[in-house]
Amino acid sequence: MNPQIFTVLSEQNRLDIVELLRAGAKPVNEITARLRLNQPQVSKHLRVLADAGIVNAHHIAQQRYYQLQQKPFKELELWLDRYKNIWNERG
Amino acid sequence: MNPQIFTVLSEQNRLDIVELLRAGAKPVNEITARLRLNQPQVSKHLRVLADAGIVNAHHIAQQRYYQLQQKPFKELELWLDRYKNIWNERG
DNA sequence: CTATTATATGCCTTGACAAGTATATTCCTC
DNA sequence: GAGGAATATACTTGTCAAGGCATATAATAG
Repeated sequence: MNPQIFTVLSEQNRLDIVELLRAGAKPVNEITARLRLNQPQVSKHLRVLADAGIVNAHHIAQQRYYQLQQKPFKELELWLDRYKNIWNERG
Repeated sequence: MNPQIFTVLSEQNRLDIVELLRAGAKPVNEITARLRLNQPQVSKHLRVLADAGIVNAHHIAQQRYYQLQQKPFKELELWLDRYKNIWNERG
């Protein structure tokens, strides 16, 4: 797992964006409106999320639709799996 | 889920401590030695981890053994479960 | 190709937080 | 209960990242 995911999701607005994108791909202006953030900040957060591989984007007209990517979530799941049974084995 | 867990685990030394504690409860001086950190920093990180409910401690002689707690990991797992099937449903 | 919408980037300021160092506290042993 | 080992806290300092605002780039429509 890339530990970067914790850093990226530790920022509340980014976490909110991720939660919002669970419902499907959304353009920047919709994210901006829903979360009541300023547009540049949303773009910056999306940049961070994209750099971490958590989202990617595609164009529709002038809009950029951002969408969640599976990989980092799968990786986080694998990381978390390693913590599942350690309490059974030890006190 | 408490989003605080992302903040807490976003710090590399804290993540290292958590990984180390997978092997079982350990006293502060052992963590300090293994991770080559200064003792006050380890105590501070453990404080943050404890405040987030990720570890707790018990005494054995003068030592404090720190141990992982299940709850935050379970909660993270539940949070992550919500991301499992969204890619099947949507493109 | 120009205007317009949509999004991205640059720069600055500010706040949060981790490290370093010194010191305080806790707990045991004798 | 005094000394010492183990751990916690206080204080300072430096770094980094997020927000605000201005502006640049991208993309489309007409």
